Amino acid sequence: MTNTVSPLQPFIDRLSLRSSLRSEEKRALCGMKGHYVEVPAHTDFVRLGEDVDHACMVMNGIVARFDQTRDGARQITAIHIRGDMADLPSVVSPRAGWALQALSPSTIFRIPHPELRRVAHQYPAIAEAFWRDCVADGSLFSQWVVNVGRRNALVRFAHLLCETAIRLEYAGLGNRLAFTLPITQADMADVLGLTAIHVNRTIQALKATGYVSIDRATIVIHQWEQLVLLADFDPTYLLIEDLSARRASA
Amino acid sequence: MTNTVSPLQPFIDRLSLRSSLRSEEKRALCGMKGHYVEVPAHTDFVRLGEDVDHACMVMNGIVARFDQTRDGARQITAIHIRGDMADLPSVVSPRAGWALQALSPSTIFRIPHPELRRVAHQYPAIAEAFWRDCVADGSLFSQWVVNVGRRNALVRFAHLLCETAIRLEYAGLGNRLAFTLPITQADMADVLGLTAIHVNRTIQALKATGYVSIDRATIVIHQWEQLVLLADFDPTYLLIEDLSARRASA
DNA sequence: CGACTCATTGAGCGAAGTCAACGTCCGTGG
DNA sequence: CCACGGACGTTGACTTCGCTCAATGAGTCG
Repeated sequence: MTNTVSPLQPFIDRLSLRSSLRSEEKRALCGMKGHYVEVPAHTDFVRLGEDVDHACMVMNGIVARFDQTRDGARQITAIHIRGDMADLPSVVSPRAGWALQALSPSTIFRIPHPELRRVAHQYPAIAEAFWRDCVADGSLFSQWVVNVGRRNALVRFAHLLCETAIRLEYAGLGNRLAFTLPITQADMADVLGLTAIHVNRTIQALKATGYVSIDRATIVIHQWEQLVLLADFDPTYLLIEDLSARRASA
Repeated sequence: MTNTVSPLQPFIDRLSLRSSLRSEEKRALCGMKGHYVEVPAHTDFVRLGEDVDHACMVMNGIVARFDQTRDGARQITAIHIRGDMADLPSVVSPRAGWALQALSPSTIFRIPHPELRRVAHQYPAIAEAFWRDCVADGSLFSQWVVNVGRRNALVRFAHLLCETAIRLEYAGLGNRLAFTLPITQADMADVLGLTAIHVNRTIQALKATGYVSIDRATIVIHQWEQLVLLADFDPTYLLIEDLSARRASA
């Protein structure tokens, strides 16, 4: 084993946004064994109702957690990016109440539950960090209920952009003002609870404000403050220490 | 102190739906100190952005977790009933990203975080049960995103009824076929992401199916199977062991 | 009896959906 | 090298679900 960066490093960085871990604990996390899986775009790799015995860390690519109605309509309930342990909740609830699909070609690092349980049992601070990350998941869901329930298409899309910008920045994938989001408009529709056609029109409307340029997967935000205002975006719900601190001192 | 039932009993029963606790652990939970607070209907008792140092168990009444948009629209993201620790997540994330309001006159049992942390640290099984309950919270949110994003008013309302019926039954508050839900149509609108007027019309439409009778707060379900079908309701997401087991053996 | 909250109804409107077609890009294979 | 096909994006015409505004019941409490 070389002393280069562990595959788990992005995950540890993610946890560290919300929890303080000592280096001993980080080493324990790094010590977890797992293996890589390559997933092509638009391929499910966890199916609804399955009993899973491992958790999936997103190494690269964009992954969606989704659910479906009986008539086939799909709703994406979470977007996962580098460093996210997409189904960390499965450690305490192994029956998948969700499905996972790669929205862009993705690399997954799969970690058996026993490995995760082992480090959690050995280090209470790790167990708490896992717990806290699941709480953060819930916080994002909850905010998404507000978006879908009470904000119109334009504001909802703007909110998605703000959230994604911040999360990508914290994941070390570009700047909040310029990033790539390689997903189709149909996928965005399933995130936003809209149709693909309306997403298309909403994107045009947002571009018309001049706050943002969107060309294929490339997104450039020209007026961040304005976009935040339009989106009614308050990053507190992301439960990132930095952001809370900034807000508290404001 | 008498040897009668502890105020915490409903909470322990709730945890026991999803986690196995030994009697020693249950005793430890019972030993947590807290105090009662009476909250009148339509009164906030936790405000958005507040730093809380205690968690609120619902003893009686109906409690809503909600969030608001800048223009004042309210979205209820969770309904809490007897036995729910409405803000258990606050134990690991004390800055409230939500507000809590009693929808009907309610009795809250407030437990200081240090008490909860003490038992969680002392008994890893309790920490895991707390974690699992937060995961269940997330699972309900996630399902609610699907409802609001992809189901129309009638189906969405039917889904709410099914979920509520099951949860009230498991909380020991009546039968899934006959229960009371003392909340106004305006509150339901904020749950469903609709207007109160449309809720009213949706209730009439649902009554017209004959599956359900609704009179003020009194709800009687005449055709459960039909309602479940209409609602596209699969209780797996509630993460109640019983229900999962039943489904698995089906 | 008012005053208040909550439920109900009607008429008109608008945001988002549906259906259908066409454009554009890109990989593949004849 | 170009023809074809498939995936994705764009546009227009029309429909519909749910919202807005406004008014009217119905129940309750001081």
